[in-house]
Amino acid sequence: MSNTKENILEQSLKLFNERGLSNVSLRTVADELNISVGNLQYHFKKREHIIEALYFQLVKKIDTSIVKSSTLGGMLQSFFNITQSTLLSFFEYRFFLLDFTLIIRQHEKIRAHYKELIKVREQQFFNSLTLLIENGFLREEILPSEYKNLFIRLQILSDFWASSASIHSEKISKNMVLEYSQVINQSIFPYLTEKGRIQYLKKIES
Amino acid sequence: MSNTKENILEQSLKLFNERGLSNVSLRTVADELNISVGNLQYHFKKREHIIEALYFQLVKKIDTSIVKSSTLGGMLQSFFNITQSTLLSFFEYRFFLLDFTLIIRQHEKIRAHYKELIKVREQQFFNSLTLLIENGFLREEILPSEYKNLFIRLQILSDFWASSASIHSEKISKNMVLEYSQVINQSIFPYLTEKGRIQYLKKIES
DNA sequence: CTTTGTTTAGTACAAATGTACTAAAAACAA
DNA sequence: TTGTTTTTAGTACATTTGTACTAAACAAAG
Repeated sequence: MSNTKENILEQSLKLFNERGLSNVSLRTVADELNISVGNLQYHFKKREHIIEALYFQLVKKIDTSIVKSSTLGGMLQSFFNITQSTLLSFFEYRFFLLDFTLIIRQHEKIRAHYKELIKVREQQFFNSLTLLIENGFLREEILPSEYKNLFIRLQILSDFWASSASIHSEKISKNMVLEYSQVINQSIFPYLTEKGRIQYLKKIES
Repeated sequence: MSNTKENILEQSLKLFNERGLSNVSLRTVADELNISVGNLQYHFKKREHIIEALYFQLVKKIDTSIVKSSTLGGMLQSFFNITQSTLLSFFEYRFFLLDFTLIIRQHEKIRAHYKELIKVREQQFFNSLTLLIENGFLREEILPSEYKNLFIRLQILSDFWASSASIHSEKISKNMVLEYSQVINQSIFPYLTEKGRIQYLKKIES
């Protein structure tokens, strides 16, 4: 990949994060890089292409960070690690979160990919859950669809915590990411067995 | 309020909900109503004013519906009624939910009002919670900030369930609103005592 | 050196949008 | 009726934005 192309992506990401997607035009990016719009357009014929390229960067990043964090610590720990590292990745590309619905609406490619992604995540989630139940960390379902609903909630929380945070404060700091992953992860706590709770208190809340 | 003014608000709401805020210009609204843009501008000098007017309609609607639904049924029931009726009100003004962050970012007035609103809600939430605990429906906190975090999650879920839903399916139906209020309300379930659970199973999940 | 392909700058254009402004029409009051 | 205010239509404008197009500069290969 040429240097200019990399620079464009890097600068776009920075500006998108800082000012929001709709406040950054191609001219803004070009100006900031001291290159012409024509040049920028040579590398990305359409504005969409920049956004899509960034999306797939993000996906890649999340994938590798999940693999890493799921091997560290115990069964319960790795479950929480995944949430946290996902949130951290999203944080680096936070403009996606802040204009999530807009992007999904306008970018066919991203929408299609994201839908598939959720399916995979759901599968992974239920695999982990089954494992946790089998090992006595998590209680069985009491209500029908109880864990399915939990997954839906976790999904919403992962996708929109940043939007919510941005309402309360102008900028999102890295520290807030950690706070929110705590908040989200705590969704699991009341479903834990005694054994699970002990584990939780020992490792997570510290 | 003049008839034209009402019509503008009504038609704007309809179009915003159907096509999304950014796909509806003043001309769109005027055309659809068979009036001139000049006329529309006589009633609303700025585009913002339409959106703000709709926002305060919504707030009013939520307020009255909360009062109504909180008197029906028992203590636990009324708690869930509030969630459901809030979601239903939001559903009628769903364009807000779909472009929530954008609107909050751009509309100083709305942002300020919304921040205050959240504070009031939090107060109400904790009042209800205390009541539920005192009456033995809800267990005490085990973790520090456990219920504060629960509130944060509920807040995010209420504000962004529609955004999430819109990713999965093009249109949001009224039936989906009821499904999602179920999903959201179920957040409370694992915190209930035995007494609370019995009550929950008797009345809510049916 | 010449040729060929890549990269860059510059210009121009079409479309959309919010909004300001003017004047006509309608409604209303005296 | 006459005068005044409210309501409506029409036009025009400034701005922004994505993008198409052309040609120059540059790099690399033969």
